[in-house]
Amino acid sequence: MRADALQNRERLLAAATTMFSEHGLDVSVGEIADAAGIGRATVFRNFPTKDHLIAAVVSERMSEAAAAAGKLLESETDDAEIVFKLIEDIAGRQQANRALLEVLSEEWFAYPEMQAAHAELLGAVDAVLERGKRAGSVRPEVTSDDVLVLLKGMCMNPAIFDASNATAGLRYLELVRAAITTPAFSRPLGGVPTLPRG
Amino acid sequence: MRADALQNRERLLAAATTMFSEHGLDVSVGEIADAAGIGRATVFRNFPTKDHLIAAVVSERMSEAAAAAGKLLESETDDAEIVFKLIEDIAGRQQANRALLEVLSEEWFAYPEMQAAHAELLGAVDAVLERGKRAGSVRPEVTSDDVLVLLKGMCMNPAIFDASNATAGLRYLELVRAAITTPAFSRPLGGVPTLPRG
DNA sequence: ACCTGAACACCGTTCAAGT
DNA sequence: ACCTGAACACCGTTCAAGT
Repeated sequence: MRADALQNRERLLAAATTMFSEHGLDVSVGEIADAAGIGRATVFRNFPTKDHLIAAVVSERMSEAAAAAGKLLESETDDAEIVFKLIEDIAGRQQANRALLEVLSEEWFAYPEMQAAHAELLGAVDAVLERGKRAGSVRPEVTSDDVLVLLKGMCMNPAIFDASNATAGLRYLELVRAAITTPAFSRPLGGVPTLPRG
Repeated sequence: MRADALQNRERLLAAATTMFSEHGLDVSVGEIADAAGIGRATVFRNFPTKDHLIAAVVSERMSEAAAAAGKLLESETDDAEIVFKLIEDIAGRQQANRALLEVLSEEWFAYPEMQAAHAELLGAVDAVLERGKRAGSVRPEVTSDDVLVLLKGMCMNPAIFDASNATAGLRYLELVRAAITTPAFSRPLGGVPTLPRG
């Protein structure tokens, strides 16, 4: 691979990363190319389709989330609270990177990187859930699927949850917590709901 | 208004209703026009933008959901269970009409019909919640916002919840139930999570 | 008055022409 | 080898030309 070609590829990946984080997956290929300082067609020389570019970029961010969950496991966090720390962490990543959970749907499992990163994340979440279950704070039936599906619900509603509306995000996390907590560890819902009223 | 124009408008609304229910909001104006048997430009003679057409069609469906909630209130349903009946009803409507909850986001509140229908639905859900709270099955802090936001999370993930995947939908409803139920009325999560595994 | 094919500015994607 | 402007088929939207 030629040196200039490699540099173009790196610029493209960097630009795509920031554009997707800030604006979600809807940013156009043209805008990404402009931000990278390369021609539109060069994007398609590196990735056969826009979706392949998305898979390459977002699967990286998903792996990072999985790694963070792994580190959390090695930290000295209280077993009963560790799941909720993880949920906060993933939610925070979603706030910093709008595309992170947007990508949790069937269509993306066709991409190997995405499937791998997703499996990593599911595995890490399961390990954390296990600790919570042993501590008695998490319902034994809860799976990592449940947690990720609930978190995805959050990211899909920009009115409810975006970086500028932290309180609504907190409320949603309270609902997620309530959904997966055992009655013994149940507590009142904090935060305030913020859907605009009629 | 001329008779043929009125007929065109009705055909357009009927076609848009079925197309949006079956395929969500992404169906193109061209496809709707073809299904209605009218020219593409005629759509824009009746509605200034595609979004105005969406608002007209989907706000109707949302009002129907609100009306159904009203009828549920007048039925002899057990107070402790009525909220969960309502959630099932709305989820069923979402399965029959993919566009119903897709439209629950800030951008749509600019449309008066949408805002009105949304207020109707919130009001009806609140009334049902009130019954559940008095019966002790629903946490006192839960609002209609919470319920609709959680239900929207379901509709945004076609892999988790579509008409062909009823079991995944059931599981999600169990999570919603767990999120809003009081510890006293808590029960184990039923159903099986179905996110594809790595 | 109302209808609509053709045209416009966008999108993702392809390709011929450049170095 | 690699890059890229121009072109293509789509989209939502507009408009001039038709009845």
